Amino acid sequence: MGRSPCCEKEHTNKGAWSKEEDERLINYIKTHGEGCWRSLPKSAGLLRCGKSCRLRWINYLRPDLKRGNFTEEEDELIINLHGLLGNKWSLIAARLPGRTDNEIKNYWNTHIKRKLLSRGIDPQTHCLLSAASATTTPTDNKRSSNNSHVLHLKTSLTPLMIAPKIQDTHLNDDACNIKYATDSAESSNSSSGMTTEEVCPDLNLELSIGLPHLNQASQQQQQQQLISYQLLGKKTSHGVVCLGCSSLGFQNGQECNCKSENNSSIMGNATLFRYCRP
DNA sequence: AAGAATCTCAACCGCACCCGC
DNA sequence: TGCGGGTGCGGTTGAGATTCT
Repeated sequence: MGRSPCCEKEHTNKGAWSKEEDERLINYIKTHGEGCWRSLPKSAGLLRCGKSCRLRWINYLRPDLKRGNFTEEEDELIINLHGLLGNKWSLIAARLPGRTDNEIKNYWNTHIKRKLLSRGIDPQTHCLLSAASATTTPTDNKRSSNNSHVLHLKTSLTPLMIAPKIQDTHLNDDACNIKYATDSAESSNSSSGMTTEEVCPDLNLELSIGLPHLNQASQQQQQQQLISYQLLGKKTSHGVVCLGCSSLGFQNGQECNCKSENNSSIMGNATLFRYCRP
């Protein structure tokens, strides 16, 4: 038994939205606000699925959308954030005011992938293509119930290679500074003899994401997003600290028993960090 | 000028998560 | 605790636009 469909397929329009439909949707949301998408089409007199209305509003009709070409700064920010977050388009979009996840996803697939390839960088692993292609398989970005909150920092590098690690995360009122660093001590253990820098040379991944100039409400929203998805996990000389419960000293392959989803863990030599969703 | 090939991006689909009951 | 409804996310599709031959 499958779940019931989100709407009656027979009596809903599909495909491109007409001007009249757009106006109806805009007027309705202006009057009643966002929310309750399932009942919205009926209330607004639209022969559309609620999901379709939501998508149309979020991706196209919202008044705060920037639209237009991406700037070079936005390009670089997307690349850096993708290196940290993987295909988490909504998280990336949250750090680019006026841009939608769909827009960024499309832009990534049509422009940035090519841009990185032309630089000789694998768009999935953010490593040099020569090194990555010799040792990696395509990263599986399909969502799974087991690791849906795991950052795809794990890359597909063999266990002998060291993936970039977030050694420290720091958030304050002004900025979200995420430092990327490599662990040269561990990489020296690699029997391949390759240093981290050889596998993943300086990709300029040190990231400083400043909050853009926003009105107070937007700033507050942005700040909440940053806090909601604060990256956790801290490596010390004693191992990895679980930032869910502050337990210390985890070894390879171990996970904290607190099951708080706030812990970090190690897989192979790549550290996986989990989101904190307070 | 016209047909083919390629690109772009709005929209759809299915799945997973969250939350109330 | 399990179930089901509502919502959000990420992958994919396909129509229209653009470029190439």
